[in-house]
Amino acid sequence: MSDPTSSELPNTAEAGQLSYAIFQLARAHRAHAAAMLRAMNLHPGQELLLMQLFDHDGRTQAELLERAGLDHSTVSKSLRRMQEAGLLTREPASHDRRVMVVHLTNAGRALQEPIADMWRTLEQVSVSNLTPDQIQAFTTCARIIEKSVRDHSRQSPGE
Amino acid sequence: MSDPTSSELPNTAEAGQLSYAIFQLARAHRAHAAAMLRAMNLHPGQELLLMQLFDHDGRTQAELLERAGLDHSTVSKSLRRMQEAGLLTREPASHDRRVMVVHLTNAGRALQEPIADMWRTLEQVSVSNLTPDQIQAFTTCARIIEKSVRDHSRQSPGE
DNA sequence: CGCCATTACTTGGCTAGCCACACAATCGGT
DNA sequence: ACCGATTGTGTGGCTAGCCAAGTAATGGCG
Repeated sequence: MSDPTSSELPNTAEAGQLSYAIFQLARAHRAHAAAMLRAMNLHPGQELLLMQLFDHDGRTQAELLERAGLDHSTVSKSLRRMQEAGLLTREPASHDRRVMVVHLTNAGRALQEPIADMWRTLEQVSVSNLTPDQIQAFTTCARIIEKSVRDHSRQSPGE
Repeated sequence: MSDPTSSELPNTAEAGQLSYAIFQLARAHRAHAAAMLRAMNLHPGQELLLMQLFDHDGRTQAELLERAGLDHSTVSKSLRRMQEAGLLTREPASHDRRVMVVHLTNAGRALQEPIADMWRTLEQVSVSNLTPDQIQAFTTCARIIEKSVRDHSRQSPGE
């Protein structure tokens, strides 16, 4: 059966051991999260917006997209679908009618615990074969790498 | 300007520090890769299939999708677009006419070095603020986590 | 006061990626 | 030799996500 989708490093990525590992890890991680989200009738990415609303209900669309780090159009469409699914409501703000204020419905709020459970499960599975020291070191490094990449992206976005 | 899309951990992900860090890191990482791929007229994901062909030209579609870890439909459509872009050719195998054998064109082969450069750049940026020990430890942990997640996904796909 | 730049959001168009279904070729058992 | 199961691929339909262009409301400047 030759275990499926195991990470065999292509020669072309020989010089990108760490980067390729991130790539493969993210794939597996996201697939696992997607499976759990499906069980609660959510699509990957929607949980990020909901989590921002759990933290502070009644945010504007602009606040949501900045905090989630997504494009306006992505957020606009995603919110519309979640509204149609009955998870939230969108209303123009009274003081500025361009702004759309987003509120959770009861159905939306009901997903807070399931989503928190998903993260707990994901975390538990992820760290299951690591020592506490490794967990700490890995998380720290992940944030350092993220910052490095982000900073570099800002300097030379084209390449 | 309150640095954009910096990883502020939502309360709902409080119990998923490491998982959320992977999530954010993958986003930044992928965005940076996507920008570089755009510069060579590629879409994210296409480089994975091309790299498999760089390693061994003339693979079948089934080999490509297993090695890249993608759905058959994704590969089918992606290959069609790359064929239309003149990067590769697809022909039915003589011994089994279900099988599609994929070959690189000169235009496709010409992308090998640019893609290798992309990985080198990505790696260089990623590790720029890490010590060699950290790089090694991080890569090792990433693979361990990937394996843990994959193994667990196989046992309980629904949750 | 009026016009223009800015801001907030929407829409259209594209690809990635998944699932589900459909189809054709091959293989296997009887 | 035939019929069913398997395998390899294609298609349709959905959402995520991006970019680019368009619309509407606000704010600022002359």
